Amino acid sequence: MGRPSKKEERTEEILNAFYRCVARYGLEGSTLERIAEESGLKRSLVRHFVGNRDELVSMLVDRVLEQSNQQWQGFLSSLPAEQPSTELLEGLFSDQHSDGEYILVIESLIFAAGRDAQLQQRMQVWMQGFTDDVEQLLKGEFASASEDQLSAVSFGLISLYFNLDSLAPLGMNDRYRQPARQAAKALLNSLNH
Amino acid sequence: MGRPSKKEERTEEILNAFYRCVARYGLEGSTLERIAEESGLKRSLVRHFVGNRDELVSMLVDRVLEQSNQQWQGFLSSLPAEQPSTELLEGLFSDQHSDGEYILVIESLIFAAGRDAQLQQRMQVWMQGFTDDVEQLLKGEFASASEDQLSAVSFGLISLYFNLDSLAPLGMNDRYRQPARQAAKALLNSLNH
DNA sequence: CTTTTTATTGTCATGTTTGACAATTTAAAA
DNA sequence: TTTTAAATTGTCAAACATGACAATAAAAAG
Repeated sequence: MGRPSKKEERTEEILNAFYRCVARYGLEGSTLERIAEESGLKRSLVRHFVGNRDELVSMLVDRVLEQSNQQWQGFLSSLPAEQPSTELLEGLFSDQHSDGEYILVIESLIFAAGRDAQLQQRMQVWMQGFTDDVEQLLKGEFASASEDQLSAVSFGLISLYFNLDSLAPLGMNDRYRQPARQAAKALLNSLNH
Repeated sequence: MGRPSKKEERTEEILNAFYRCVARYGLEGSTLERIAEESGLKRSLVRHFVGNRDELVSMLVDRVLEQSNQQWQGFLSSLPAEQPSTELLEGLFSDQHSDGEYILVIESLIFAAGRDAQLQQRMQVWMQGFTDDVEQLLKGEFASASEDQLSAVSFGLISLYFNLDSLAPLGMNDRYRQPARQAAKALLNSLNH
């Protein structure tokens, strides 16, 4: 009975549009008008399906963190037991599998965390989990390395990954991808000494 | 004759307030109202002294890039001829001399560069100059290193520096500063092999 | 004290963003 | 065809952001 609901697909479209807007305009710059235009819907429909701005932001954060964890865990479990670091580099620094908007969105959330204690808490957990996972991964492959070395290299890899994508708006990724990858290799190599 | 002009000092105060706002709210989030409040002036005064929003943004960009170049050149020329990289690390990763807002502002400008071709051009030049300088510095100290190694390590150092400050809103800088520094050392050390 | 120059305050019009809700249309079931 | 539930469109008011300008107050010089 009644007209079939499009709530799920519409919500999906809207959140995807929001995601793209955040990558381009940041969280503050992503007005409901822009999100509506980006999704090809009227603003009233955005409100109808996902509620007001606060709820929309909340849904985006949930979604980004959830998808992030899901893909990251999937990626982790796809890594070989022997020398997973080689594949890790491939995953982090190949422009094939990389979603250029992903880190821009994450960085926007981290930036916004400076004004939102609850978001800060969540992003802390997210970041800590990320670095811990990398550290654990490296620990298995480089058993002789110290804890300090492992955290240093983990943070280094993550910094290279984050920074490369953060600089994307400059349009010089072609120039920086190779240095980033090579620096990452050098860091990994330092664990053998 | 006539009342003495406060244009210079007021402009200074306003631009400093704008700077702080951008570090906290980003470029889009820095409304004239907020800047006025942050500087302790009325919005009409902001307009009186620095003009409309576009001019204000333009002045901020000029100022940030100019100050950046000035301080960076000053820092560079303060480095010793022998093993300058040691002091370079100290400058990049000690929380003493570091202005925590600086990289947040720079990153905000880089982000905004994605929607402004002219700004993109300027930030490209700025970034290129920065990496070139680091590369030149390392080239002098590690004469045997290849060009590829030098760009990789330069980009690595810069990534660690940028990322550490970008994560500041998470409030975990105490945790990440040491790993960042140590990763930087490992990168430098890789130039000896 | 008057003039001159500028700071300072206040206000008004315009456009944008958001929240809320009424009115209409559409698609499916009975 | 009627009923029903939901999509879709449209509109209104409140809040906020911006630009422009008038009116007033303050500080220095003559």
